[in-house]
This record gives sequence, structure tokens and C-alpha cells, in this order.
Amino acid sequence: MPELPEVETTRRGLLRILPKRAILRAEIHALKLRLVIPRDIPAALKGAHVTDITRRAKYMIWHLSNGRDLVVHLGMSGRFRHSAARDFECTKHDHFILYLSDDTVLAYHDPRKFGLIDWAKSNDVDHAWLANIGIDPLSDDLNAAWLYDKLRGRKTSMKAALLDQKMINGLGNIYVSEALFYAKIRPTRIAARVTKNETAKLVPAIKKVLHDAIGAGGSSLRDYRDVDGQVGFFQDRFTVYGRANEPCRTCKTPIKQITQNGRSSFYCPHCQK
DNA sequence: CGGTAGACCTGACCGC
DNA sequence: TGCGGTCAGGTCTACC
Repeated sequence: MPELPEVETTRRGLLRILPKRAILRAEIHALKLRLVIPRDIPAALKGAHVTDITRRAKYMIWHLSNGRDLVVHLGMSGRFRHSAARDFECTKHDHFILYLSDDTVLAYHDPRKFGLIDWAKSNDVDHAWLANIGIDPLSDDLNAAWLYDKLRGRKTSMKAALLDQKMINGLGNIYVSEALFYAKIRPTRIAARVTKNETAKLVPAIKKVLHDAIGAGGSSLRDYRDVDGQVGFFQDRFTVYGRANEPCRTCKTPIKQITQNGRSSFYCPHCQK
């Protein structure tokens, strides 16, 4: 999926399109993605328009002109496609389709169905996944003192700690590997044993890799595309992710791939301690 | 509570 | 060509 940079790129793409156009009609073509999609969404969207889209970590929140808010999460394989109505062909995994007032169509496509489309609030209370998620890594909430404190007492690996969305929400499998490379910390290091100095390097490393990836339009590995069908190009600048056995860009040592908690991690055994 | 396998779903790719 | 196994950007649940 889309990690934070891809969600942010998608959000910016949607903002170029949605607020200027009314939603003439909405269709739901899947019974459920991650969860059952509320049946009243199409009726509530008809005739409305999106006034703004904000982001909390990997979640987008669509603010509607009728006062309601929609949560949209792209899961592992979700993306939006915008096209002229006459060019639009509904394919197998187009689960959520908006017909817009300028004769264009916006379709949510998600083969693996790990995405999420739901009302953001129920009886004015945030749903659990918005209420309980961790801090946004691009906000000032993420600073060295905070992170050092959070890592105390954690016996898990740095990889698992940074992937824990209840602590920091937005990092995923790619950008954890990349950030740990820039901070010269091995993904296998026990979180509680990471020093204050290392934490002080890790925080700017996380922010830099996310900012750089957003600037590059995200990373396109398999299915990620911007709303206009553009691929991101940050994958060309990966230092370790997906580069098993290839030379480290700093020291030429072959990059190592290991499995942690069932998922791949990549690191340079020479540069990262 | 902290930590970790397993589950959810489809498609692409590799080796035989 | 076809089949089985493996892997993939996320995250929730069950269990220890």
C-alpha cells in the first residue's frame, strides 16, 4: 500500500479534482472492503460536493458539503483513477465510483480489498481507528525526546516498534527500512537499547525520507498510481528497500534482506549498527 | 499490557 | 500451458 507519502500524493491529487465538482451519483460495487461499506453512503453523496480533504497519518478524511465526514483508507492496493466519462470502463475491482458534474468519473480501485470507506463519525464520536491511532510523523509531535521516551521499556525490534501504528502512524514497510538506513540503525536492534543520540538522528531521518518521497510523488512498486495515472518515482531512490544483494550506495557492501514479524526488512550490515 | 502469529484478499511471478 | 508455492506498500484479532 500506499504508505503516508502515497496517501498524501493521492490526497493532493483528489484536491485538484473533487472540490470543484458536484457528485451527481455514487455507486458502491463491493459488499465490503476491510469492513462492510455503509449502505447509505451513495444516497448521502448524491448532489453533495467535497469541500476539503484532510489526512491523519494514512487515513484521508473527506469533508462533505452536507456536514458529514467520510474516512478513506487505501489499504494495500487501493488507488483512485480519474477519467472522462466517455473513456471510463468499470473494471472488476472498481468498488466505489463517483460520477461528477463535469462529465468525469472518479473510481476507487482496490484488488485486495484491504481499503476502507466509512463514515468518520458515528453519533459524533470518532471511530476507533481514528481515535486510537498514533501521532503523525510529519507533525511536531514526533521529536527526539518523545521518541526516546516511547522506546524505553520496549523489548521489540526497532522495525516492529516503528511499524506500530499506535505509536507513530504513517510509516510502513518501505519507509521504516529507509529511515533506519539514514539513521544507521539496524532494524533488529532492540528498541529500548537505542541511544539518545541515535534517536536524535532517527527523527530527522524519518521526516526527511517522508518529505522526499512526497516530493517524488510517492513510490510505485506494483499498483500505486496518482489520481491522474502518474507513477511516483521515489522507488528509484530507495537505498535499501527491495535491494537485496545489491551494493550499498554508501559502502558497496551487499544489502541484506531478513524477515521480521513475517515481513521483509532490508539493511546494510556495514553502515547500520 | 506487550508481543507475535494468523487472517483477511487478489494478482504477479517463479520453478517444475 | 498449467499448477502450486511464494510474495506484496496494511492492520485487525486471537492468543501467549
